Amino acid sequence: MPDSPETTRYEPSRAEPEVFARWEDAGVFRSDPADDGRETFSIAIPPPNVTGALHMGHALNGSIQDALIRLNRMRGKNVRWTVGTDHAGIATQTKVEQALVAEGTSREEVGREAFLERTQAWRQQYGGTIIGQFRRLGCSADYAHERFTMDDGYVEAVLKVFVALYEQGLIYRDTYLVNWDPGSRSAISDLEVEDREETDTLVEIAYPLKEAVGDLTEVVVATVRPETMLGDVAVAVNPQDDRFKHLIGSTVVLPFVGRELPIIGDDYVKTDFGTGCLKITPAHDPNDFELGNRHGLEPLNVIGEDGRITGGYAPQFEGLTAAEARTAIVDALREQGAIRGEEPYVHTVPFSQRSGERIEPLISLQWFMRMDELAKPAADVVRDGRVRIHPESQSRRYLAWLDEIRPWVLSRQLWWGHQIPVWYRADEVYCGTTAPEGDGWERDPDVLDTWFSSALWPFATLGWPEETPELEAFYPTSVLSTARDILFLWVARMVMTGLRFAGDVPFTDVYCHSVIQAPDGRRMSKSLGTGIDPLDLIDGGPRPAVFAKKGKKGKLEDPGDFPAYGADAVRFGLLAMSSTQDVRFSEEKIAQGKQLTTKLSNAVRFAVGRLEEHLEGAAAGVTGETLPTRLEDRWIVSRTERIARETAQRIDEFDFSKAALGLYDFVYGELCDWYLELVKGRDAATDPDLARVLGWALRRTLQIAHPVIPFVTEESWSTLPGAEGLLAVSPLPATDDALLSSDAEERLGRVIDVITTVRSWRNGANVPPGPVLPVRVEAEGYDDEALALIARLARLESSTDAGDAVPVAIPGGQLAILAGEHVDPEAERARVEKRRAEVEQAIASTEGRLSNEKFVSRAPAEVIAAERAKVDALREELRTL
RNA sequence: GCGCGAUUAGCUCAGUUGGUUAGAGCGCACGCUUGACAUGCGUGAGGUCACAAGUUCGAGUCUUGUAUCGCGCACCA
Repeated sequence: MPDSPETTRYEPSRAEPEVFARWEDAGVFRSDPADDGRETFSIAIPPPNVTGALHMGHALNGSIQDALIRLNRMRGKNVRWTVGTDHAGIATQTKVEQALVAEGTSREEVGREAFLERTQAWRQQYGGTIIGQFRRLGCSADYAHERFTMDDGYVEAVLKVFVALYEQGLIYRDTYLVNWDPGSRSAISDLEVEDREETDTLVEIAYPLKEAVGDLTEVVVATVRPETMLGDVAVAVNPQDDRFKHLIGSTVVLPFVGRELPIIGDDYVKTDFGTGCLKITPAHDPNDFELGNRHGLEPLNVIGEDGRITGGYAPQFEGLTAAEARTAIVDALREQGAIRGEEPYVHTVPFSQRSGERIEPLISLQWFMRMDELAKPAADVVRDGRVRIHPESQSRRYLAWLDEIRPWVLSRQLWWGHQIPVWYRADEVYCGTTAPEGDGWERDPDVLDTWFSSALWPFATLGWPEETPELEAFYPTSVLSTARDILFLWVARMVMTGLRFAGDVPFTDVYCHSVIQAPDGRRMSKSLGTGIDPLDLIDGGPRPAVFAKKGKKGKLEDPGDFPAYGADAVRFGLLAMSSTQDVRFSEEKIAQGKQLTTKLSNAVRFAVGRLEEHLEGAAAGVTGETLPTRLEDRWIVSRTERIARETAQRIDEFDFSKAALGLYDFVYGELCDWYLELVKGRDAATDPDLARVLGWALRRTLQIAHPVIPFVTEESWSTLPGAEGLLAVSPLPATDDALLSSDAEERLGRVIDVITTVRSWRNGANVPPGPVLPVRVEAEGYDDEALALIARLARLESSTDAGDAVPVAIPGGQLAILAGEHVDPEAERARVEKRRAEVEQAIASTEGRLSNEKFVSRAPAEVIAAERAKVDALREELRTL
């Protein structure tokens, strides 16, 4: 809706892009590594997936980091916020492959080189989306230094680290059982596997003994994966198991294949599970692999990289997928009469987070990284506090993971990524940052796990391995803010590489933010229909059904669209939602943010109206030496100073919810509801303190609110007399205890109490809020100044009239209000009765406590005194009723 | 299975080292065309603080147990 003379409301959709342009034109986001003695504050953004679009987690994390960055920029620190994107090997490759398939071709057909060119082009076209979205959110990052995990300098860093770790013996090539993802046709790391519960069938299969042992002609094994039996190399029993231990050393014959399998003894076999006899398939089961190694058994591959039966041991099953083979094998066994039992069995099964397909453990030749040597220093820096993890509970998870660290499978059978810098020629192996001299060398076709390059992010983005001024100035970074789920995948590995290659921890504080769930408690996800695009909140957009507002009487409302809340509101809402644990998305919090922005801009408009003819006064400000004298002025100065300190401290402590909600409470509950109302009776022309204090209080409020709601504060700042330059770079004044006044806070607190009491009385006694009523003040502790404030906002006027009055209890006495014909006797009597019952009950409970001998003898004196004071006050009030 | 965390108003959440009559926002009810704001203002109703036992003069807060939910980690075919 366009502005019109009637609607001067603040419109985020109009103001926010303008304000952002103002910041960029002024270059306030740009970092400068100049060593000018200033303290530095730096953050490296967790690089989002280059294929991705902004989701709620990015928006929350962007809001968090920007709040930290803006606060510290206004403190005068030399600030650097590095942004960029991650090449996201599998995700990106998949997208481009899909496009090729849609065109009727494939990556194999176009070849590696063309495929990579195609992928680069794709990234150029779509890779910028998410960074643009961060800008829309108001993130004040140093966009001029945007990085990508495959840009030239970054590649150099990755190669250098790989070669160094190879030379140090930490990176090696080995044949090992890995998590094979048939979907992406690549090995993946343990951390990319997720377990899901599946109902399979536990099948009991008879393997005939080659020679009967006594009466026994067969052993029965139990398995959920009969299709792997073609690769069986042994049957194991527990050597303590009296049923079977005498079979150790005997031989069984594998159905279909005819292979002779030894019966071996191993403690690993549970006697109370299944049949007590375990078939051993080292090539396709992690436990069997280890057991096979212990017994010197040779693994036999029967499932290939395509997830199909291979090996040629049983031609009738060759080429079937694992799932098909399972059915076929069980059917064939059933025909042979070899099935001894079948029962449903619920267990957890590994799936690829990448492709969603079931993991096939396969033996293959891969590059690995030994982690034990790197883990210890990474654990030490957390134990000794050089890296602090917030909330603290997460550091226990971090340490527990490092304690049980396993080698990391580095190689991925992909094309998009950092190709492994190793070349082979016959038996020769060469590892180096450039190709070896001579003919006949062939480079390893695999690429590195994307997280290998991500692990270098905090220093590679600052120019490492060059010794750049940026690296000197901004490393170690200050804070890393991220979701918990990549604490291991990423954070721990950054600590390891940072310590080893950049000579220091990569950051001093790690903040693990909440995961925002859908309102029904499920995870936010596009496929579930529980995700929302933050841009749809900012600029308006479709509201998915689970986000529908609850109608009256539980009726489902048409979800409709989100209104355009604006970036400030979304930032506020996300910060207000966040917590030390996961939270549900709450549109109300976003709406609260919208209200705050509207309220604040209205408050500024009010102030501008009062100040525009008193510019000099408005600009003068308030210091400890130039304190105002009036009660409400001293109060707002003290309250503003306090909230400014609290808010900054809460942001520093990563308590974003309290920071945001505290600002809301202050702006609504103190600045607007009280201060602005209290000063409305004053005239700036004759009252120089008014312009001075009003201008100061609003400027300070805009400053301290700016890290949370940067747009509306900047826009308002530009209209406010006495505010110079851009708010984003306006220096925060040092804290000054002289601005605080507990006395003014207490005295004005009483004024507020009395006004509220009178309003409440009016409402309960059916006295209209409008008319100004005469009152006899029969109470101690109120000076003329306080009484004048009370009179105006409670709509009372002092009187000496001795007529009939309604007594209203206030601290220190009562107000005798001459309500005349306004009072509704019935309502008044009901009010008094109700209140009398409450007060009597409170007196009874308090006196009960005070007459308890043990309470009086054991409770601290101040608690007893408070109870006595309470009972006195209640008795006083009862007297007026 | 082991570990961590949660359970407070209809909804989403605060609640400091145990100490008044447990708070906020939204929603709800009533009132208000008060000069920044009706996307506003004022007032109010609404809670056995999951359950049970214990410690204490006193427990939403501390201890133990139970239930429900969530999240990690480990998993036996």
